[in-house]
Amino acid sequence: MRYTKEHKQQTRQRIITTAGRRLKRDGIDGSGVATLMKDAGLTNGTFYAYFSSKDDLVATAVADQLRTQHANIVAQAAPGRAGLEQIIRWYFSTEQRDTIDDGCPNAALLDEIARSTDAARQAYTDGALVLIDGFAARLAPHDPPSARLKALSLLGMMAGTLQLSRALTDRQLADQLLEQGIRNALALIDAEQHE
Amino acid sequence: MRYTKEHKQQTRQRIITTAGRRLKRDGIDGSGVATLMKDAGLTNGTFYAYFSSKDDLVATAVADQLRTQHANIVAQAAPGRAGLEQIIRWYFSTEQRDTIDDGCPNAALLDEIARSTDAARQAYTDGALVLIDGFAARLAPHDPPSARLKALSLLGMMAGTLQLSRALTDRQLADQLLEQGIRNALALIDAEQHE
DNA sequence: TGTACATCAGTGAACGCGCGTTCACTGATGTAC
DNA sequence: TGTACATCAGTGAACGCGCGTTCACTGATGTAC
Repeated sequence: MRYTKEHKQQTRQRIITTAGRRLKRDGIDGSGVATLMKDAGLTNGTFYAYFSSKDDLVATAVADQLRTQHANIVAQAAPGRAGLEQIIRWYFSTEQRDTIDDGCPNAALLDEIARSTDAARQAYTDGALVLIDGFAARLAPHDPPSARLKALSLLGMMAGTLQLSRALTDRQLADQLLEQGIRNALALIDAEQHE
Repeated sequence: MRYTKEHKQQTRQRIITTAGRRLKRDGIDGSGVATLMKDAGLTNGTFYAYFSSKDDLVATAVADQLRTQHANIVAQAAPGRAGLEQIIRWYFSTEQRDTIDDGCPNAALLDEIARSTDAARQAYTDGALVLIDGFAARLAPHDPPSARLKALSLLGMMAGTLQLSRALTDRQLADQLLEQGIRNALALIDAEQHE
């Protein structure tokens, strides 16, 4: 059962998954190839049998993180407004804020992605669009495309608020900000569209 | 006029200012000490005559960036709602988005600050609180403290939306997001408080 | 006023270390006969 | 079925380079007499 296609595929997926966690925890520039491979139980030498460069892994891991978030959080949520509220309450929970490596890749990596190569930004864009389609389908079940922009702005607002809550040293204020985030997000999804 | 207190103070300030720009452009982990000093027209060797460590400069530069943003943008804005609208329209302009080294330090550095040392996070927290006091004074002129949380959430929302607009590879969508950001921010400041 | 000396901002080379990447090699597994 | 060979996932040392930090030194400026 060694060196079959499935085995190599599994190893590749393991690298991508553990890299996603490490990148969120230590940042892109803060995570070295040797560490990323060690996290997957391998040595640095075999890295290039799986990816053509660190950039390649970063782009792949970002795409994987967003796909996973869509599958585990967004697609699992109830349809309609109820599902959005579920997502928002999970997002602004102290648990999500305090477990960065299990948490939202947008909040963990967004400013570094903005500085990244085109490949990483493209992978991010594609993944984010899938996420917000899930939002839009719940914002406007009968006409999802009409709610895409609002969904996109909701994602930006959620990520920035979470980052800010993580950056503040005043824990109490950081917690209150999460509660305010819930209020603002709910107000946004309940607001009339008038573009 | 050389080696006076004023001269050394000026040089220190020059390092802090150019470092602020470089950190926003290349990130904290992406900016080396030699580069930061070269930006100020000096060599790496004299760095430790000004700062005790790179962390020390980072914390100092973050504080300086926020102080400058407060002085140049927030304090300059008109009082009341009109000033807030000015700030919001500047913030979501394509110019601000596209000139990262002259732009908002929150958007450029927030997720890296969340991963930083306590000193940097504390410097950031102090600076952010000054900024949001400027917001709160315009949100609720007769009772600014009552609007602090709303002001803080506005900052998070603005920073996250700007980061997202910078990360997307679809320029048209990124531009539309800025417009949506203006609408959302104005809706937030005009909303009734009910906490 | 002129000269000798003290001060200190700034230089540039070096420290050990980890970076991304390359490559000769190992050894367990699968295949051929 | 047993043996010889091919495959290839994975190792680990090495490449040149830039990192944060240290330090002996330079040389222009300011001070003392």
